[in-house]
Amino acid sequence: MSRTGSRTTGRPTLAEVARLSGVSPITASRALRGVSTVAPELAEKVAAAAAALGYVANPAARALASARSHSVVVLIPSLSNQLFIDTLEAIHEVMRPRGLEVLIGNYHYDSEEEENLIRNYLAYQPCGMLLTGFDRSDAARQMLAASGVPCVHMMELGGEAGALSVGFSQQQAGRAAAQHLIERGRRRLAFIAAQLDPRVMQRAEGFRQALAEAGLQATELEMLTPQPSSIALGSELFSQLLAQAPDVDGIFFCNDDLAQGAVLQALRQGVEVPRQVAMVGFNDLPASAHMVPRLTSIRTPRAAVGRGAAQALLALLDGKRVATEQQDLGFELMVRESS
Amino acid sequence: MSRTGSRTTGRPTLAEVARLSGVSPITASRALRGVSTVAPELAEKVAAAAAALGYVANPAARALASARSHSVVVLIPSLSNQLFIDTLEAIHEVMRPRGLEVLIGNYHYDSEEEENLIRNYLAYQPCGMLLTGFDRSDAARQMLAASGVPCVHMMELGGEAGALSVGFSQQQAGRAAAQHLIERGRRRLAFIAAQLDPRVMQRAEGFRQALAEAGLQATELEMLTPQPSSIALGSELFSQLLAQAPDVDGIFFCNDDLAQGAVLQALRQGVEVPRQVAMVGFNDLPASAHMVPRLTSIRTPRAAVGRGAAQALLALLDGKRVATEQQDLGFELMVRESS
DNA sequence: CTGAAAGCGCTTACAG
DNA sequence: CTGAAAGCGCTTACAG
Repeated sequence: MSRTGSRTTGRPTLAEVARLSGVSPITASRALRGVSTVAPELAEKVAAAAAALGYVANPAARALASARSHSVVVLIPSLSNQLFIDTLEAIHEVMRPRGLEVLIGNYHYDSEEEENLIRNYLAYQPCGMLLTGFDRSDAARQMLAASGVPCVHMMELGGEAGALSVGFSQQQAGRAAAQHLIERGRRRLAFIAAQLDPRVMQRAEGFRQALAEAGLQATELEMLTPQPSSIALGSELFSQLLAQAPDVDGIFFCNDDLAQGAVLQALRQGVEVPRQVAMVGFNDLPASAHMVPRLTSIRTPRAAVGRGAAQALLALLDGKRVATEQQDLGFELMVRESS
Repeated sequence: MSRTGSRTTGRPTLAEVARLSGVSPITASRALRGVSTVAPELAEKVAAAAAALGYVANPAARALASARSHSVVVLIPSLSNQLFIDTLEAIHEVMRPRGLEVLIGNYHYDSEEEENLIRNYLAYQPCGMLLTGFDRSDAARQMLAASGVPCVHMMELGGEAGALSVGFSQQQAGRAAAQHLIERGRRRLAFIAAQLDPRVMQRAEGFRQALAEAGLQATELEMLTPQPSSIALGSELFSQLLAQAPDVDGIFFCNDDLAQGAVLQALRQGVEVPRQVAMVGFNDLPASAHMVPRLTSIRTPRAAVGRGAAQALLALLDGKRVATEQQDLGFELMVRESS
């Protein structure tokens, strides 16, 4: 029963498939991969033999021989934000049917960890990489460039010339949130944010612009903390804000979990939402529409971003030129009861 | 710039490391892996050369030569339940520092999909597999057995003789929820469940047992649906239950998202929780402690399960005999305001 | 403790 | 459209 020391896997090999179908291994390989033109009758025989043997190609051998794996690496900053789970699922849905393996790297919003992940994953000779945003260390950037592995950036738009991105304008989204609150007649507007990753800061920028354009004090009521975003933190920050600025009448949260915590805390403290203070969240996570009151939020196209980025990468692998460098998928303000 | 057709990766190889450090490739390989006894001075030279070149071993070549990869496959039924995210994170935390890659397979609670994932992942020659529960197709079971890949089962206890598992008694947990409601003086008890995977049904069994032992009607107020669990569904099922059985005074939910939906719906309908109806959830997801009222829930050791399963697998790979076949990590009833 | 030889299971590049 | 040869970058098994 011990498998130590064995050199073979015991699994059927391409050579066996070839033997059983009466062709050479190369022809079997071509038939199985569907490349070149193999005579239809031979291709059928090979397929039948492979099926009969239960043959599944050895990815390691394949990667070694071709200097290219069938793996796609996806780098995300967090798994605890439902946002990225939805993106990941969409990526899988596109990649799996194409026989591509998805390697997930979570760098926990840590630039050094991202760099290490890139270094290690590059050794896997991935056929492509899906990255979150554009903000990474110079070393990471250089490794990626030197590797020649095709990359698509997710969530943000922009980046260096030639960089492919699928996402939406984070800044416009922050702007839209502020404009909505202003249209609702709110004047003492606060921004509550955690994590403070580059995308959060872009939203902050949009929020500030809208306030400035409306002639409002732009940064007085900002509560920014690098702590991870959570419901608990949202409750806490809301209480603090209210104690410091009892006249606040509108709040934009950089993520829905913060807004959910705040709306629940308001309920607990007897603060009427939206009468006394209106609230707008971000991402429109599943729970938000069920809060009391139901949360207004900006719905982000996270599944579409995953799908779009995966498809753009596939197009790249197929040698197609990607028409649009920056694919803007937009966002949608979901107005509900909290504003 | 075109990478098509290239056979080499352009990355430094073991041969280059060996040349630079003045030893043979085999010695370099051994030094880098830390196996056998390599003279300390040679090992140092090799390490220095590898660092200087930025050498990272080619996993494909390694897997091909040893008939064993450094990948561990984790199969989970869902990514949309925060439960499994926590487990996954804990697994990563144990495996990554050991240089093991974690391949995640989500089978969406679909037995056939799980079987396909197993078939494909076995081709990667994983050094181990982490599986969720024991319920899978005969074909899947046979493939796993034939492969000889060491497996550890997560979340449930039990399974065939010799099967390793790390989890807790789902049945006891269901029992504990019922007993708590009974102790609180509740007599018209309902069970609301979705998904209906094997673990949910084990909780149902424990719940029924406790009711029967207390001389209560055990299954009259059950609402079971195979739909995926969600907050929206919880709201809906709660409304339905209340319409059908206005005298219900206690509810156990098979997952916290259902309970969260119910508690929010109760708030909306003006149903007093727990005065009119007490509620107990399951898993103690992050939002539960912040609901209004704060939800009583059964906290499950999901991170500890991931950690324990990963460590058990590592012990197995190191050739250690795992002492306990079934590692029971227990659960904890978190009593809050809703019961 | 160290190494020369062989081989893992594929695909590339070159012929025909 | 098909194939014989070589090789990808490692590790195993066997010597010494």
